[in-house]
Amino acid sequence: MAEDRRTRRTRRSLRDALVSLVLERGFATLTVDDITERADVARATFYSHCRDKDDLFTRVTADLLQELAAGLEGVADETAVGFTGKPLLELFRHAEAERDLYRVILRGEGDGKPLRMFTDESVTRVAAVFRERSVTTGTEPRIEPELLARAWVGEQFAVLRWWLEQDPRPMPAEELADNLRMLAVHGRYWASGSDGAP
Amino acid sequence: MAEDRRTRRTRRSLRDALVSLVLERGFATLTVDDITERADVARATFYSHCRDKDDLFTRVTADLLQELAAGLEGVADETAVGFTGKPLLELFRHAEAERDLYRVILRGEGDGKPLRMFTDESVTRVAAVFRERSVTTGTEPRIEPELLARAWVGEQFAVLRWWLEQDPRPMPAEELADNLRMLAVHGRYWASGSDGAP
DNA sequence: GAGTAACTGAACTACATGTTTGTTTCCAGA
DNA sequence: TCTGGAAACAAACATGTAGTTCAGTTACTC
Repeated sequence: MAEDRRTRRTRRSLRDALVSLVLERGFATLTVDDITERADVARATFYSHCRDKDDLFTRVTADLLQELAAGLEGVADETAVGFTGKPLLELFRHAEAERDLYRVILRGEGDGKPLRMFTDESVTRVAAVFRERSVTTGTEPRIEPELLARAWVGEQFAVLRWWLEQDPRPMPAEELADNLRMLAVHGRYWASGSDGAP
Repeated sequence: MAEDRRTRRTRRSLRDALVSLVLERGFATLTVDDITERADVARATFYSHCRDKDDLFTRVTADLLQELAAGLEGVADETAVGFTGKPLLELFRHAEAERDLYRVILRGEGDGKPLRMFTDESVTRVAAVFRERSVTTGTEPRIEPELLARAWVGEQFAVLRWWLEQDPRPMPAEELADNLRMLAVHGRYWASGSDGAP
């Protein structure tokens, strides 16, 4: 017993309507009528699928993040310094494939809960990597892992947002991931072109 | 003719009510009545000061950012790699002094416009520093300045948000700024405790 | 092809918004 | 200290959106 075709159609319509409308006019000013009209769905139908606007957004987002998590399964991080290698590239590729929805999420639309969940999960994962690393190498981290994780994830997301918002894509996903990797290894002085320390 | 004492009082009340309520319950669910009740101000008075909730938030934020800009005047950045030295410390000190309002802004409350303005201004400033630097040293940046600026500002803001949300303050502003400076110079491998490259 | 589940349209309540008005209170400048 | 004017007030009003309900129609699954 597969899911009813009608419900699939309706959910897709609502999803697409929400995403396109948010990109056009922002989440806050949208009315449920706006969404149902764009989706060509009756008002009552909307409420049979979700409690309200936020709920719709949450569901749509949850689906996407689950998809990402699935894509991340089995992609080992060979760099061992917090999500720098293949997983990062996988994230960028996924984001490119689902560009509009990622833009909506990364803008912190809605009440910002989806974005917070996204970042917080990432921070948790990355912080764990940092801690584990300091155990296996037997060296003390020179900066608190929690702080380090926040910095790194903040950097990733800011760059990802920027990359997705540009219109001709400034560079392919591979190059973007590579830039971030280099930055992580060598620091910003190196990246900005100087030869020595400040 | 200084500003009427009554308007000062009213504006302060509205400001404080907004900030405390947003911290308690988030911006989206707040009603104008909630704000005016907490501020102990008549509904009509609210509308004689601002068009709506968002407008109030915008004004409050604009005041704060202007204050910050004033504080940044005359504080030269001796590191020349994008807002890493004294200006960063100045930002952290100001944020600590106005903790609650900063938390509200950095959470991206409202329509997120204040936060966007804040970050975009910072990015512009920092990108300019990177470009200028590559001119004076005569070396080519190894990573696009725009990307570098996004990464750096994203890192700053993520860390600042984290720092302000912790309850016993994890470290003084000086130490935080110092950590970020070191991270910028040496990169994340160094910071996480390893001795060599990956 | 039949039974069931999803969609529809319309009506209705509840509530927040933003505006208006006439009145009262309080400030600033003389 | 007085006074004109500005600000705050309470209350009522029109408007529009949020959710809910239900009887009737459509279309999917088995």
